[in-house]
Amino acid sequence: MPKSKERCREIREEMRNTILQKSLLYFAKNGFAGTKISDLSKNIGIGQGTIYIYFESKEELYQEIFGIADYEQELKQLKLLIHLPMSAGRKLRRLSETVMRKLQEDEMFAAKIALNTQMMLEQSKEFASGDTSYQSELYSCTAKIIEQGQKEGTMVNGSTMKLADYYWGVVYLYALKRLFTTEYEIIGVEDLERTVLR
Amino acid sequence: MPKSKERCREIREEMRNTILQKSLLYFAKNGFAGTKISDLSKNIGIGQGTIYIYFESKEELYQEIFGIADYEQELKQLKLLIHLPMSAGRKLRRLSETVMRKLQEDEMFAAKIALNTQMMLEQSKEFASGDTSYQSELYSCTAKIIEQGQKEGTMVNGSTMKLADYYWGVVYLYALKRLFTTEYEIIGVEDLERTVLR
Amino acid sequence: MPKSKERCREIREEMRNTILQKSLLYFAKNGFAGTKISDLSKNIGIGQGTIYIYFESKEELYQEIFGIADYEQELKQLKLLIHLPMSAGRKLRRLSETVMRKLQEDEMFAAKIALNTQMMLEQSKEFASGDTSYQSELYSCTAKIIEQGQKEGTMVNGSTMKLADYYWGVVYLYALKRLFTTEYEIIGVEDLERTVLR
Amino acid sequence: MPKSKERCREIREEMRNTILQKSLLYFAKNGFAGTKISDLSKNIGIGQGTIYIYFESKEELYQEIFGIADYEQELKQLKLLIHLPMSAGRKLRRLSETVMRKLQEDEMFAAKIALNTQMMLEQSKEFASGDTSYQSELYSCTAKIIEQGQKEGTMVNGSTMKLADYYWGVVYLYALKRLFTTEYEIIGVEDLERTVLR
DNA sequence: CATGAATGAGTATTCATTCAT
DNA sequence: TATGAATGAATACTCATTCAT
Repeated sequence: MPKSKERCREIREEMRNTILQKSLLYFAKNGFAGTKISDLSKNIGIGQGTIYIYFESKEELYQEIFGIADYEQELKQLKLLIHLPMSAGRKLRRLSETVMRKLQEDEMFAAKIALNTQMMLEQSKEFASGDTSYQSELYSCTAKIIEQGQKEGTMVNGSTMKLADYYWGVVYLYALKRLFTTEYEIIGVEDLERTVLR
Repeated sequence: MPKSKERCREIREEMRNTILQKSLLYFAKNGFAGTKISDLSKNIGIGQGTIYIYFESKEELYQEIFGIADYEQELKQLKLLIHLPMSAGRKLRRLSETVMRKLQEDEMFAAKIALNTQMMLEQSKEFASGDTSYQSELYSCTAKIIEQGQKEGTMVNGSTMKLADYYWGVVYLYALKRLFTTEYEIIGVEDLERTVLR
Repeated sequence: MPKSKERCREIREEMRNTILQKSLLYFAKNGFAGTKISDLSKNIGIGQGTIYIYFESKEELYQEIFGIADYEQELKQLKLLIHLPMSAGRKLRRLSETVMRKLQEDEMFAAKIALNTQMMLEQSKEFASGDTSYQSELYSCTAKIIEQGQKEGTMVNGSTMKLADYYWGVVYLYALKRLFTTEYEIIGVEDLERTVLR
Repeated sequence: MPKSKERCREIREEMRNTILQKSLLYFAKNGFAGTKISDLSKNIGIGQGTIYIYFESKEELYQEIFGIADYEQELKQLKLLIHLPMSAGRKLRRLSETVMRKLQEDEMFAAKIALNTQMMLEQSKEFASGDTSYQSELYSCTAKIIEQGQKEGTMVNGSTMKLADYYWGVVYLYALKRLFTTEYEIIGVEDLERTVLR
């Protein structure tokens, strides 16, 4: 029965993904220590034991979350954007529009941003430097746009990485607001862009 | 012996304050759930039981921290600043310089900012609105400067509260970096000011 | 699966009862302060955590015990006995025989008596009076028999409640002996009856 | 300075006695496990540390209490009583009157009775038999009176020790009532005597 | 000596993980 | 597989004991 076997794997994959998705959101909102497996499983709508069928431990689940909390899509688009024959200002506008739209439409995106940035903050304490995560690639791509903008005279001078970090820091800020507050005034694309624009 | 009795109360007050100060930092760095009383007391350099002489529970200690994590000093200066005969731009510069300097010099200030903002985020989830904390006064004072700046044409249009929130959001961002990372490129005063400047 | 769900509830109810029964005995022998959850759970033969699945706290468990430590059966029989066309002396004999037999046969009965009487003693300190517990009903029923006995001239004069209290006080005394001593000479039915008989 | 040295020892002895007396009452009311040194010292009106100047530990203090909770006086009188040329009935009356009067007048006497009886109950669990305490002497003296009463035909037959134990058990019962309840109807001398009288 | 704040071993309670159903 | 009751190691909290004042 190759059909049923595949279907089985499919169902397993589906459950595993549901757990990951919901956990991403839950961990982003409550933090690692603040998340109880009992609460999490209730939130997902499954039994506590079920989590342990798919993941070794709470720790492993948390780590695995970063596997799905990547920015592949975003990165692909950003990499494409970089090489388009376009002013840095227009590139930044495109990026900012996409990011702000996603932030509002997709809670999961906000959670990804929140979790990754938090992780980056905490890690940078332990390991003085050297994260090879998606996050940093996002940053370096953004830095490239800023570099172009500096040459074009539309963006402020200074370390491009520092500015990229600032830009995404603000995105993190509003990711948090998205996750934690029900009613809030989100800043506009122009506000975000001022982090780097002259 | 009125001397010794007073001295006793003095020592008690001192210990209570030491615990509060050190806990402020510890909670800011590790979060409520991530803080173990055993670790905290070791960090403070006292026995576990000592904490329970001064505070009913971990929860109460956490709440009491917000009592000392006020912005009285900052608020007083800010209120003075508002009424000085000076352009909004110069007022903002003064504020930003003070804030960025404190952020670098005083880890406790960073912790205060981090803890209060976190608390504000979490609370705003439960109660749709209505915090009358120092935090919000800080915001409204800043909003007044922005309002002046808008009239003078030096600051961007839009909800002044939203912009003040943005400004202090960025401060929160670098408070986090100060707390969590050892080596980091902090933004300059000009970078911070761009959140609201035209 | 209505069968399994019901069975589940059944098992839960069973465990809850096991804990209550065994705790009744343990608390009666060791007192509240003298009972450690670790020892109690070991004595029951379950993990410490299990107790907290069924009860909020040690305190609540203790309170709940009084829910099962009632005298429903005893009361029913006693109430029946009161209205039988029979001399007070014979009623007392029947009651005393039942009580003394249970005391020897059923350790749980001894524990119930011990715990309830202890509780009554301690409570009467706080609240000047007014317990509407089973205990007091047991007393008032006994008082009725004594009243009849006084009219028939076979029982001593005096406050019937005081005499009933004396009678059950002696029962409490031998409940304690039953619980605490391995070898002891228990008094006979006639000895018990002399508390109220002429 | 022999005078001041003696005075010093006197004061020490006085404090030691105060602690013992008050502790006797406190332990009788709250039990060993239910007594906190902090509460006890507050009750006595001294600092916690002071207790440890006079006693090695809580355990030792508890043991020492039994040193003052003797029945020397009572025993002396009882031994005198035994050999008086008097009917067992009158001897019992004298004993009962003394005991009931003390019970009402002297809370400390009630506490002694309560503590000693409790101790006896608990001990008899561990050591199958063989207490050489004052308590047992009190019992055996009472048993002698009962023996005389049996010969005189005024007291019920049966093991004299069992009857003596019954008699003092009832005394224990009302010692408890004395300690724990504010308002209670105490039994009379005749009620107490019926434990052994025909 | 007397005190009561400080300590840490001991006890209550929670929660990640296991396992029988 | 999925479940949630059971477990015990980890964590919060208490209290007998110590010790600087």
